[in-house]
Amino acid sequence: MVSIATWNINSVRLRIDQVERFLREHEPDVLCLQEIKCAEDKFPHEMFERLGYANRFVHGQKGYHGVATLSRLPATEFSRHDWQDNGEARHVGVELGGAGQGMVLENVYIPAGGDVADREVNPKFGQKLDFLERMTRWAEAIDRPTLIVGDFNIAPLDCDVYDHKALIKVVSHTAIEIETLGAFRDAHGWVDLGRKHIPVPERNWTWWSYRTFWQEKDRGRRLDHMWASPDLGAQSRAHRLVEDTRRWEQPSDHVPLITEFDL
DNA sequence: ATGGTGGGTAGCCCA
Repeated sequence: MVSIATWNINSVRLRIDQVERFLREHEPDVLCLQEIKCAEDKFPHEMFERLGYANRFVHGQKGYHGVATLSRLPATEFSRHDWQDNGEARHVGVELGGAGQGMVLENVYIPAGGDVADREVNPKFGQKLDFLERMTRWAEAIDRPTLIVGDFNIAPLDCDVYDHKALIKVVSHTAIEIETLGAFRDAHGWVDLGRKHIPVPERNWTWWSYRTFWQEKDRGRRLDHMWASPDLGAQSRAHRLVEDTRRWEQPSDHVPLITEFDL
């Protein structure tokens, strides 16, 4: 059994003790973090080393964005894509189980896309769609079992948000984003593990705003995802959200997802 | 209801 977790941590240095608590309580074999918000030479390696996560792949930058994949299984770096072509650190891919064997694990932080769902008014929205389209071209060529995880910043299904009608014009749940993400899904036949294990229409939020009004009313969205190649998707045995962390002191606004595979 | 909160950073940007 192999367990893999993903978590948008919103500053790995600020919440390093929460990451340690999560690793001790859930013991995933691999953890993919997004929004580490630190340069690579500032990454807090010590805790991960101490807990046995000897293989660490950090794609970071000062201040913003950044991803890291921490593994206690053998792993080698496989790729770093810049799907916006602007130098932002939003992806790292690794091979688990030795070069040319096992699966490829892709850790991605898709851009949030700004506030206005119109690329003419808001360039960041266009960049988000362009990022997805470049990912789609990439996915068309995948020829190995692959798991892509991370903060997609899109809630694709009506039941992935607290109120579909109220959010259809809100970035993360607009028709154009959902359609563009759908093209990415179809390019490889990805299995949405969140919905394989927590079927529609069950509540499956992974993110709640820091703005307390939303939080108090449980106004969540499913922005974080774990999607597997078809064969690999058939090998998942369990999947869960760790909603507890959202109630820890000074939490990330996202919660971790964990999938266990029969491998 | 058209704000709000929370990061990193440096005189705002990003989420």
